Amino acid sequence: MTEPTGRRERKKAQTRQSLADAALELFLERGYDQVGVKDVADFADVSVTTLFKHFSGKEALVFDQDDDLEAALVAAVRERPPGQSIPQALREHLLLKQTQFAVHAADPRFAAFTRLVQETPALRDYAHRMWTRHEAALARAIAEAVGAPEDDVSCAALARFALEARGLIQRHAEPRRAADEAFALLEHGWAASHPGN
Amino acid sequence: MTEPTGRRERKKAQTRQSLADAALELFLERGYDQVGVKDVADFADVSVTTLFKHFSGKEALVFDQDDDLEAALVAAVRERPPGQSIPQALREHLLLKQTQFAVHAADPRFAAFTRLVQETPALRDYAHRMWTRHEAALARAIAEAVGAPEDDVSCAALARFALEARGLIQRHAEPRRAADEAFALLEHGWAASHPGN
DNA sequence: CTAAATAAGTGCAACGACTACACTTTCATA
DNA sequence: TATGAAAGTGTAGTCGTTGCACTTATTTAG
Repeated sequence: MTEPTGRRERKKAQTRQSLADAALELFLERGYDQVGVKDVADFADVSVTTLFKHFSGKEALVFDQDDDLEAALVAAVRERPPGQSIPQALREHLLLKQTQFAVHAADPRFAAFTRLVQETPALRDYAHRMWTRHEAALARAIAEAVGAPEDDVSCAALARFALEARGLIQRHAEPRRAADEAFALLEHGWAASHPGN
Repeated sequence: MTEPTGRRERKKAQTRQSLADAALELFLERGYDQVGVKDVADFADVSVTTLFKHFSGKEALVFDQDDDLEAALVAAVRERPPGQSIPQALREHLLLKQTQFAVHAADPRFAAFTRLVQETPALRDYAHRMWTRHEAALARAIAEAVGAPEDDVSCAALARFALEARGLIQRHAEPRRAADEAFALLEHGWAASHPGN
């Protein structure tokens, strides 16, 4: 049996989905700040209390699936092809994500969604915090990959810079060029202190 | 006459100062989240409405003077000694700020203040936002210094990375070493694409 | 010097996000 | 089938924040 999920979990997942759907629809229609948490709950036919049992806050309604981003990031470093440096691997990983992004960009609904996020300060900041939350894990993965101590500063710096590079890539028209220029700064210095990685 | 300041402006500045003092004292004593905005207003003998006429929000009560940080940052790039690269200039600027910091660290009151900021998520995030707000100005200054177009990606990247480096420097025991390692990543790549700057 | 304009400060009522609480309903399971 | 866990509800409340109509003090102009 693929999923031994009882009716209970199914209904739970369903209300969660209803809430996420309601939030997205209303936010896209009226704008994030013009929609109250009560509106979302009503639209999903659920109480406000229930809404907060499922989502930690109003912003979280929009970012339904954020898991295994961290795992993918760590894997990009750990399982990079031989001969590829860590900065290169991270650049490729970001670009891959970016193009997966661009595929969906045809969907006007998806485009409207990213516009919503970028133009709403609360959502922009929240997304950034969620993303940079992976810094410690990435830094650890990098340190492990080069055999450096866990709290090595240059590994932490590379992790932070690489994560911050994402924002630069996202907002410029030609992602490939932006990524190349941003990571060019990192690759040389990294190669100098960690030859062969 | 040095300051033709009328009684009005004087009293205004005074209540503002009372509020900042009250906030700092109460936050240090009880912790940020355990003190309401009403408590601060009462302690300063002022109405809550007045408090919000002086400060844009609860977090702003703690960061009273944030001006000319940006000017100093831009000046560090623009007026760097000849022969010094831009990343070097930024590293030195951050280290200078850091040691000015360390001077005050003897004062236990000041140490408690920075502990408060670092341990309170709301304040930590606010400080970070205030700091990174200068990214665009710094990027522009860098671009101007090397004669690149205003929206040059590598200039924007250097600006962002340099600002982000601050957090790495602040939290590690030996700031000098941390700064050197973090900026080592940037200097080589920068020198490769912008020789002589 | 007085009167009108301006700006600081006040108190109250309200809004929106969020939480605590006591409660009912629904499902899983021993 | 009974028992307990977990999902959901409604109410009332806290806290940060804003709008509004108002008083009071200071500046400026006539």
